[in-house]
Formats: sequence, C-alpha cells, structure tokens
Amino acid sequence: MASGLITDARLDTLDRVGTAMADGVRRQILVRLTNGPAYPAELAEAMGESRANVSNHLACLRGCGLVRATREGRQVRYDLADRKLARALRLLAEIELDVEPGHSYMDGRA
Amino acid sequence: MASGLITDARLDTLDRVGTAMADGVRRQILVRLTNGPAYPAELAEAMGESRANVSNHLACLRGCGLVRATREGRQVRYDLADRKLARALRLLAEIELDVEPGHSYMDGRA
DNA sequence: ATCATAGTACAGCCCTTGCTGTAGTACAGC
DNA sequence: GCTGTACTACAGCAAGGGCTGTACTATGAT
Repeated sequence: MASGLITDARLDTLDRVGTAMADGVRRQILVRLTNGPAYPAELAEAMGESRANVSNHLACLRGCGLVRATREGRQVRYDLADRKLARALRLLAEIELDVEPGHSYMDGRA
Repeated sequence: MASGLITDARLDTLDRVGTAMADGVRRQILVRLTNGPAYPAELAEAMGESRANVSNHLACLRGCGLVRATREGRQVRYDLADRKLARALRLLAEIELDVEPGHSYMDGRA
C-alpha cells in the first residue's frame, strides 16, 4: 500500500500540498523549515518580505496542515507538521529536469 | 548531498514542481501519469474536461519539464519525465495531515 | 497601567491564471 | 488530392489569489 496506487483519500493530501506549493513565498518558507523551525519575523527579514505577508502565507500553510505553530513567550515557533514532508521536499528538489529551451514541445520527434 | 540542504540550484526545480502542482487538473494528470503513460483525449474523457483544457495543462507540464511527449501515429503519448517524480508524489500522498477543524490556529496552547 | 513588540486578521486593489472557443498543424485513410 | 481525427496555439473574458495597509490581540517589560 505504501508504494501502490494513490487512493482518493490521499488525493486530498496532494491537494493541500499543491496549493501550499503554488506560491513562491510559501515554497521558500517550506524549504527553510526543512532545515529546522523558524519564527515569522526571522523569516520575513531573511526573505525580504513584509511581516504581514509572511504571516498570511503561514496562515495558509497552517490551513493546509503542512505546518504547526506553537507559542514561545511572545513569539510563535513554526515547524513542519510531518517528517515525511521534509523528505519528500528534498526528493522533489533532487529531480533532474532538463527543459527543452526553445519551448518547442516535440522533443522526441517533430 | 542527497539528504543535505536544498541548494539554490535545486530551488529552480522546486519552483517548476510548485507551479505544476498549483492547479487541480494538473495534479490529477500527474497522479494518473504516476500509474503509467496516457494520451490527451483519454485523459480529457476520464477527467471530464475539454481536450483544449487538458492540452493547455499538458503544455504547462511540458514547460515545467515534468512530462515528456512523444508522437505515436497521430496521437501523443505522455510520460513522467523522471522516475523520482513518481516516488516523490507517492511519498507526498502518504503524508498524514491532521488539520485543525475550527481553523483556530493555536493548537498546542492558547 | 502604559508602552513596545510579535503576530494575526481582514478589506481593498491589482495582477496572475484558468477555461472556453476558434483557428491551425500533423498524421492516417480513402 | 480531400476528409476526418488527434492535438496544439492563442485570444478573450472571468475568477481566484497575492501584496499592502490598517486595526486588533497577546505577551512582556517598565
């Protein structure tokens, strides 16, 4: 079952991950969380984005369930919700994608 | 290096995968291609979408480099471009995401 | 209590992106 | 040659989603 077909129940998970990865800022946040927990203000400064913007994207990631938030004093620590997520992200990043440059869609034959 | 940090060079790959997975139709196409090659007309009927729509999304997936197209007579066969992609998609689908129902973001403590 | 900081929530505008419809290309058969 | 099929490309409109700015809550310090 682990390496079998993707069931309908798991399609919901892919939907969440898909919408989470749809935006560049959220992808960057996910990558950074792959290397350990982080805080909104820290993320905002490191990424050159406004705090409100980062906070909104973090809310999106929470809604999708990819990220967990826990209070620490007056700041909030964010972690990836599942360890498999970090593994999957690294696996995705390792994929070799040779894109045809001319954007001509027929690569094998014309 | 395989299980290390995600380098900037690999961020480009994540961008491609992210935009590819941003849309529900494209996610569905990717899942179907995980189980083997497919043809546009076949996909369109199975998914209840127009051929033009499916073709546009396939063009997007080609542009991102996730999918490879080869002519077969007067139809075109589509395959996933990399075997790791299928593995990564299955891994993503296996993630357990327990989303807090009330959308109240503080789960650990209030 | 007051002030400052960390973070969130939401309205508003704008830009991106998806879907439909149409025109066009490529191949197979007659 | 012509016709039909499989697929693509592109214009046009509509809708979804992102960024900014502001208002608000919560915690900690003085």
